[in-house]
Amino acid sequence: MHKYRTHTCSEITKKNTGETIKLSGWIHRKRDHGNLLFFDLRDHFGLTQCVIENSNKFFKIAEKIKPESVVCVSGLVVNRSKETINKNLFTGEIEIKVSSFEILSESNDLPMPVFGEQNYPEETRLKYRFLDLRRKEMHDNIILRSKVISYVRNKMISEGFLEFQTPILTASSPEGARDFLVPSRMHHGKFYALPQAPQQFKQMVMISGFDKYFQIAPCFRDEDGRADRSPGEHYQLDIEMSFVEQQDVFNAVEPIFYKLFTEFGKGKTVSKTPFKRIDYKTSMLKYGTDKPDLRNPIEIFDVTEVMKRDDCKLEIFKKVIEKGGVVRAIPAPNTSTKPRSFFDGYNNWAKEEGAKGLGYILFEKNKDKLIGKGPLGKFFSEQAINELAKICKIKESDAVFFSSDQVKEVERISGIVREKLGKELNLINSKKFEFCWIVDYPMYQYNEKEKKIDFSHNPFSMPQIDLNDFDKSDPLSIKAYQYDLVCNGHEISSGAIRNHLPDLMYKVFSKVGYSKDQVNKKFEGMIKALSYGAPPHGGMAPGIDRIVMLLADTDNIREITMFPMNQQAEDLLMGAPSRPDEHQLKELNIKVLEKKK
RNA sequence: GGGGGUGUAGCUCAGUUGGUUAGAGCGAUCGCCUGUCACGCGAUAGGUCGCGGGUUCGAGUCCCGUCACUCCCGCCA
Repeated sequence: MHKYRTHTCSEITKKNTGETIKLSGWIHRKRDHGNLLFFDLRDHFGLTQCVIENSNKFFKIAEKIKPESVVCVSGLVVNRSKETINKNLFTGEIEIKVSSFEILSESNDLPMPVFGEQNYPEETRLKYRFLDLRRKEMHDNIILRSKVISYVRNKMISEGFLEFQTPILTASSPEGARDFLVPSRMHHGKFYALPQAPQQFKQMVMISGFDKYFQIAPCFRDEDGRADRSPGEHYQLDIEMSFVEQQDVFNAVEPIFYKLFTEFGKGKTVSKTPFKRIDYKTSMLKYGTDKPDLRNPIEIFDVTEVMKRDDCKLEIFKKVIEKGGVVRAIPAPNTSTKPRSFFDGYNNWAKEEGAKGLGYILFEKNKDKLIGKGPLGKFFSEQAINELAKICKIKESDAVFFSSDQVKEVERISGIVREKLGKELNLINSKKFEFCWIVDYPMYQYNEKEKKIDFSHNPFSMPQIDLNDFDKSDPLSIKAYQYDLVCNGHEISSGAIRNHLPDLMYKVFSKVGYSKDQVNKKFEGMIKALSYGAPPHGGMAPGIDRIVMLLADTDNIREITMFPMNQQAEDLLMGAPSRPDEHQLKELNIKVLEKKK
């Protein structure tokens, strides 16, 4: 007989009745009747109930042993009597009559129980992650993560993609997030950087002639954590393809996502392919964000023209429009009978969010006539009200909120109002995965703070413009072959067709203030690589963690990460980051300055 | 770097307008219990009320500071 087990804790059923078997696992739960003791033995696979009587020489030991100790038991498989069958357990029709009981590893008193579904403090969970991971929900999440990764890997390989590793110790690159630096021992004063993404490497792979590449790639960025963003590191399904246009990338990726979410989405419906494509500008107008939750049926409408009309007497809005602002309407379906406090609540909330305020009109039908009520209703003529209703596809019993300010601010506010309305009015169908592509991102954006033009996304993206027309164009009007994949309001991936033309690259960078020499210096390898025959190429990099979060239906990334750091980017289990020894520092020629108070 | 929330027994939480000895459930320990599966019953132990200062006759409760965790803003090409 095997030293530890003949079976796992989730495979013995009636068909094994009468066999003598051996199991190893953790003591999950004990039910001590004094002269008769039940305990559930747990391993990765499941639970099996074991029973031991006081006549047994191991009874006293079994009675004493603490939960989560690891034991090896052997015994006879016996059928349970009809009344004592546990239908919730796969092994619930049988139990093991213990004949031998060996302690393999004893547990101390637990800082947090494994059994039960109570919530525990984050700090304790992280400090005792190995206990937390034994709990069913966490265990299942991590298994899901593993399955998602291997599913994706198999799909990619079967689609002809090759998996390559790229360096972890690499060079710091300008633009982007803060880098993690690693001091070089051999080169005094020099540092490696951990890759924020294998961006340049994956392009090199294409230039090296490999055609289709993917990698489950660790990415390191020194940013602060959020509920859906681990501080420090995350994983991307990094993809790159040669001789492709945007549509080819979509065609390659869509079926994989459709199948992945159908397979692991717990029965939720998934958008049929091809996924909806929304250009950036439209998305900002209709949804107030570039990651719209399309489960939310509310759409935002521009009503600036209506507000300009002479039969609309709202002077506040007119003034904003004169200063170059806009007015957008956010319909709130079936709310016209809500109490005034509902609308005032939104107004106050919007002010807390930094808005100047939210006006609103309630619509009502009075003898076939649509009339506008609420504080702003009286400022509109009948015609103006009807025009509003037409633009916003309003029906009686609806209301609309108005946001008025400069475009960017209006987009932001209307976007969060739309989101809040969707949630609070229960308009969001949680049984769906709604995918869409956001396309045609602007290449540049204006940085108000530094009063200069910046890249809005990836500087290596291909602009949607000819080299010869570049200088004639307003940079802020130039779009890029740059796209995001969005699901249920989460940005799951961004990607782009890359700029493989050095001359165009110099132009692109010149607009944000890089000279040709600077580009040559900062991107030496890249420019060199593009100068010896580079295939047109593009790809994307879906975030593995966010995908698993969506599939596991959790709203915190730590729930699907095996060993996450806390918000202060500390690993409480391993004690990272830690102070190096003096001799380590000396070897690296590094001196730590004490923090000034 | 900034803003919000939380911090009372190992864990989850209660604790009134400031008022005597800070409670409950789970867990732990001990005892009883042969059919439980969140087993049951009884008892016991367990507290710097995050920490420091202040107001007050009196502070878990009010004020100031500080620390930890968390959520958000900044940051995330």
